[in-house]
Amino acid sequence: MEQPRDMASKLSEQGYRLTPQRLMILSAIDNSDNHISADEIYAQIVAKYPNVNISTVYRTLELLKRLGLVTETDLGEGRVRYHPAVKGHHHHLLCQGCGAIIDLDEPLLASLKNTLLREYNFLPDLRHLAILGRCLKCS
Amino acid sequence: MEQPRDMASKLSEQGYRLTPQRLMILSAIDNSDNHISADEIYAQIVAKYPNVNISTVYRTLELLKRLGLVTETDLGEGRVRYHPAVKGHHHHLLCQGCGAIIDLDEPLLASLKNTLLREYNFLPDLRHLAILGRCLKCS
DNA sequence: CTTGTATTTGCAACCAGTTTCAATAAAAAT
DNA sequence: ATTTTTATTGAAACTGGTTGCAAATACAAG
Ligand SMILES: [Mn+2]
Ligand SMILES: [Mn+2]
Ligand SMILES: [Zn+2]
Ligand SMILES: [Zn+2]
Repeated sequence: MEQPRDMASKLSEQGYRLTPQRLMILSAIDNSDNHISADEIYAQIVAKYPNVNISTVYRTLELLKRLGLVTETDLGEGRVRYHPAVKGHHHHLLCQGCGAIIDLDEPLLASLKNTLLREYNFLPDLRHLAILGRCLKCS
Repeated sequence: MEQPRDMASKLSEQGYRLTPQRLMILSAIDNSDNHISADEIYAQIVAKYPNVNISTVYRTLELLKRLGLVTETDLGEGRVRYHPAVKGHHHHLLCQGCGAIIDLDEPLLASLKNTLLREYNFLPDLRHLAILGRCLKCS
C-alpha cells in the first residue's frame, strides 16, 4: 500500500542514493492508476522542479526496471509505459488491425514458463507482456 | 528458393510498384543468411546506388512486415533485425544477464496460440519472438 | 512513344530514448 | 560542522526510426 516508500527503501538498501529527483519519479509512478509514460512522469515533475532533465527520468526508469521494481510494456504507441511491479501481474493482447487491447490474466502463461524452465533451463521474464496479433473481426 | 522474385511478385500483385530501391532491398534481405538490420541493408545498397535514402529502407521494411513477407525481431541490441518469413519460423530466448541467445522451435508456442484463439478470440502473431529472461547461470 | 496520375522517393525536421562528460550533491569519514 | 569520496545530475550530442512535403517516376491509358 505505502508503495513509494517501499521502492525508496529498496533503492537505499541496495546502496543507491535517495535524490529528490528519484523520489518524485517514484511517487509519480505510484500515484498513476494506469500505465504511465516517461513523458508523463517528466511533465508532472517539471511543473514543481523546472530544471529536472528528461534523461534523469529515463535513467531512473532503467534502474527501477533492472531492480525489478517496475515493469515496462510496449503497447505499440511508439513509446513505452511503466507500471509498479507490486500492483499485480497481467498481460495484454494488442490487435494490430483495430488497436483493441484485451487484458489477460497472468496464469495463462504459467505452463509456457514451466516448459521453458524445465526444457531449456531458462527463466523467462513474463510479468507484463504485450502479445501482438489480430482480434476476431480483424483476422 | 527463388525468393526475391516471389516477394517481388507478391508486391506487384497487390498493386505496389517495383522500384529499383525495393528490388535491391528484397535481394539484400534474401541474400543474408542470418537476421539483417536496416543499417546493413542500407550499407549494401548505397555502395551501388549512392543517393538511396535510409528512410526508403525503413518504409519498405514496414511494408514487407505489413504484408507478412518478413518478420521483425528485437534481440535487445538497440536495433531490430529482419528475416524472410518463408525461411522458417523459430524463436529466441534472450538472457538479460549474459546476452546468450537460445534458439527455440516454433511448436513450443502452439498450445499458447490455441488457447488465445479458443478463449480470447485472438489470433496472435507468434512467428518470430524474442522472450527475455535469465539463463540458468544468470538466475 | 507520349501523356497523365497516383505512388514512391529524397530530404529535412522530428521523436523516443541513450550516452558522454564535467559540474553537483548525497552520504561517509573526520 | 567540514572535508572527502563517489554516485548522480543537467546539458548537449547522438542513435534508430518516423513523418510531412515537394519532386521524381512506375505504370496504365491513349
Ligand atoms: Mn498492464
Ligand atoms: Mn530468428
Ligand atoms: Zn482488431
Ligand atoms: Zn545468461
